[in-house]
Amino acid sequence: MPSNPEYTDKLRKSGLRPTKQRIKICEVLFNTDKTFHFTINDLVKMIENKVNEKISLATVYNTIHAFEKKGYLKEITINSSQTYFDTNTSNHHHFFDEKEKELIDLDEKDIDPIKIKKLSQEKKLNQSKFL
Amino acid sequence: MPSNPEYTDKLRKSGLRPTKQRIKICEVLFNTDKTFHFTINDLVKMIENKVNEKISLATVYNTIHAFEKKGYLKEITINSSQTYFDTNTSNHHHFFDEKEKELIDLDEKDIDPIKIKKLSQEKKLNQSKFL
DNA sequence: ATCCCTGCAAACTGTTTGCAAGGCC
DNA sequence: GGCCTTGCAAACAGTTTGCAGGGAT
Repeated sequence: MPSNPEYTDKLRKSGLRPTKQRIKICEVLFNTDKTFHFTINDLVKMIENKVNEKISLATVYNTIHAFEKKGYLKEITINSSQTYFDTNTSNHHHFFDEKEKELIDLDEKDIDPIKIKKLSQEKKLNQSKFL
Repeated sequence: MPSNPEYTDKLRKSGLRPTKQRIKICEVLFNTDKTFHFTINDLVKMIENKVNEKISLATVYNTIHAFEKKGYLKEITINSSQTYFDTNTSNHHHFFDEKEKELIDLDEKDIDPIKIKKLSQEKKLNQSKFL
């Protein structure tokens, strides 16, 4: 039943059954050379706009979490009532404009390393993951 | 009816009626030389522990927001399902240990300014508030 | 046939709101 | 007395969960 061989393959290879909902979500998220940020709500709207058929909210959540676990998406850590995801899974930073609720990518090379002078050794180890 | 003249005064001066709930919250938050971080939930528990009388959740929220508006508290911006507040209203940074859900203060002087090389002029203006 | 996945509705968490009763000025 | 504040319960938003039916292997 599923179409789009590219995503069918990708899904199967990571142990996820290529259902038509998952393929549809892949098409919305990955059918572009540009990466982008989205909330679950954004995604639901994008799906409704693209195809005239809606996917249950629970399934969208399930799928996004599955994709995140497989490393196809990254959750973005910001202070917001909604959770943001990023199709760019490379190591980079975000600048969150709280007034505009706008998320801006900042390339790793465009920020000098953040130097924290006083932090226990234990915390430093964890911190290295973020820098 | 209200006691504790220090807080009664402080409240009245900022245009807030010194009710016994607000004074109790002041005592829990400000009766110490140390500043600290808390969630609304933490605060409710602290109140229940200190005096054996509980304040309605709605009132706690109201009061905390009133105090924040008056500058007695600062909301802490982190990615967490709960909102954190800080009795330290001075300019400083936080390090959030997501595993331990532990918030650590970082003195302004212990972090080198974060240098962002590529950010539109417009955003830069806003950014200066945070540095 | 088996096991995974979907979709719905209900549940849940943290927070906000409407409103009547009570307290402060 | 008038206005602000409290407290309860209901509402709310985003997210998660339980479970029956449907689809993939």
